[in-house]
Amino acid sequence: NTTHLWCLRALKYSVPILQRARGAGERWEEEHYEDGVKWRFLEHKGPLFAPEYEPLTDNVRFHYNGQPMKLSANAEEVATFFGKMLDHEYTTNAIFRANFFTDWREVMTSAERKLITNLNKCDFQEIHTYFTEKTEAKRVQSKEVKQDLKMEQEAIAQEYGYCTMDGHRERIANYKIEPPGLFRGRGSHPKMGKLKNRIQPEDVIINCSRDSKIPVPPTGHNWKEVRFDNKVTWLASWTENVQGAMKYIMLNPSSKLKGEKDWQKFEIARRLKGCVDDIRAKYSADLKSREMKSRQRAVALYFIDKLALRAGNEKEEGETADTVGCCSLRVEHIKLHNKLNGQACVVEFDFLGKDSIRYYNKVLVKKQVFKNLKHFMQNKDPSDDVFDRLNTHNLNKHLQELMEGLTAKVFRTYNASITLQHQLEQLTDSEGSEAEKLLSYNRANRAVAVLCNHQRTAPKSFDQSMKKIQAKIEAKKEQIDLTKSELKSAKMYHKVKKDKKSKLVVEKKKKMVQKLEEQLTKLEVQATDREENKQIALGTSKLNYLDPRITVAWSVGGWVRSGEIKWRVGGSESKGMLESSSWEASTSTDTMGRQRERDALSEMLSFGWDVTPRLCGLFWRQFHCRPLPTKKYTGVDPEGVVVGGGGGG
DNA sequence: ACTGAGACTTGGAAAAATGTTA
DNA sequence: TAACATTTTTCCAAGTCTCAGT
Repeated sequence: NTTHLWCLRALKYSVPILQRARGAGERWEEEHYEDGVKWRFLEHKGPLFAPEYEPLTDNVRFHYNGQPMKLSANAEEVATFFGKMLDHEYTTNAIFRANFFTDWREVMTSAERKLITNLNKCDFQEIHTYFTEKTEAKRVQSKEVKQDLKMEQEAIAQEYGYCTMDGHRERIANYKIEPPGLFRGRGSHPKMGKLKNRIQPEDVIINCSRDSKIPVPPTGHNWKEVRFDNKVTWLASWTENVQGAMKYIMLNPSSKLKGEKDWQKFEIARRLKGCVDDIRAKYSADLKSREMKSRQRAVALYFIDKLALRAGNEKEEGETADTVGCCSLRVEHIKLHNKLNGQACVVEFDFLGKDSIRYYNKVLVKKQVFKNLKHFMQNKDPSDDVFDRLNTHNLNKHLQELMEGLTAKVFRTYNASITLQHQLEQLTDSEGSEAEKLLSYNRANRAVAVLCNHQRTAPKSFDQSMKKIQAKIEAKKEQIDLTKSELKSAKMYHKVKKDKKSKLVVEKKKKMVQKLEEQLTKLEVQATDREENKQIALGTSKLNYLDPRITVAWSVGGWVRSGEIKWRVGGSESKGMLESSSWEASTSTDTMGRQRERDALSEMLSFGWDVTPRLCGLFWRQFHCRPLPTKKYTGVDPEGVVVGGGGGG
């Protein structure tokens, strides 16, 4: 495929959508609920529970101390959780093993518990092999069987995967209750390997409206509770046993509810654009405040704004992996360099952030920030908080006073989106080829991902795939050389012959060289893109931080229509195009801006961009209308919400 | 003012789907 | 068409932030 411009995926059947989007009567305005009310009517079927455990047949044996042994159903089920994971690194981790073993022994019969006292003497190999083979058998099933299975899944999704909210049929994001298994915490999580219990209907709270068809619990069971709370958005909830956290069943991003919330988020970020200069001036002044609390807050804000750090709530010690954000930074996470590589006032950060992703950065900071930090860190132990007078609560309270709706994370959203816009302006060459433009977009996206520290582990076949594309490039070069020499001899031949036929050959070869050279640049650009993206994850920023309207504005600004990616040329070929439709310039009340955005989206759709759930969300936010179904996607509901294909794990 | 439960967004890994190649 | 590569989607953990209760 050609592009992963996230909200611009190509699809062939979208013209009706365009027409509908343009049809004035197709939009509907809806009343806005007051004061925390999220809906008026909510009806659903309740969650789908995990399939019951199927005991192993006698030929699949667990061994203890070399001896085969039949386990009780409960113990066996938990053993399979571990056995399935045998080739995962988790199963070699001491904490994982210890937690697993403790919890496993708890579900054993007393006889089993008495016998099985050492995990090292447990042999799960047959269990592992059994499940590997099962997966393989599934993989090689005939097309027909696979198709049938898919249809079955689809039927279930139709029944459980949708709800009715205020007259709209909405897709549910996670209608399946999480199956039992072993908890996989990230980083060095003290609870990794613990048993995640099977959730029963008796654990589940149902939320719906009083006048709806109340979901019926599975036969022989009851719900924990049925409530009618329209101040929350969830349909069902339960408490998970490992961390004691709540889990929720909620709507898909394509829903009105989620889409509008998402839109609001970007509106708040755009409001910040309007006052960020004042806020920066304020915290810059506060760097010299007499009050310690204000000074710490100012430095923290400086980092949150400049480095897009997360707020950093306090965490319960020993319950989770040891990670920090801005407010929870400790002395050991920061090194101060009076001078580093000829630069004065450099702060070196090294800490584990969300998901235990390492944040490492050397940053040139304002003198006053540096001075303050030195002061904050004086006479403290490495494990002491840098900002001992500060927490996310009072930080956000302060921000709330500066701008309504402002919290620490808004800075991340704002800085991410404005960075995308500025990078697009800087990097895009309107004369460039389609592939080059795509590279520009990805580079702009990459700049955001770097800012937000969105990293991934390089795909395991990365080097190989890199080599492959290099080989392709070499092959293409050779082909070009060959064609060029062919062209040369064709020219010579034509010089002698001077007839029409030989001239035609020359022209043909010329064209071929040109075509090959285009292909070569495309490959080279692709290789660059891939290399630069080795350890960068673009998904999160695309999905959560980049206002889609920026991409729309950029794409409509004048790009090339060719091949499968179709960009618009013309209208405005001048460089000013981005300014006129820029993110910061347009506001929700700006009808011209709104109209332009609408046109842009229509434009996208008329070119055949794919309608993904998120794009449906965009539609809701922007136009209060729904795209029509497309053929590519299965499971289309009566309102025409596109629900997306299968997939996932 | 403080606290923790609750609700909702954000995050990378892994699985499934899809595309490409031998 | 099988095997491999890449893209898309699911999964569920881990954050942020609010709000109710004290």
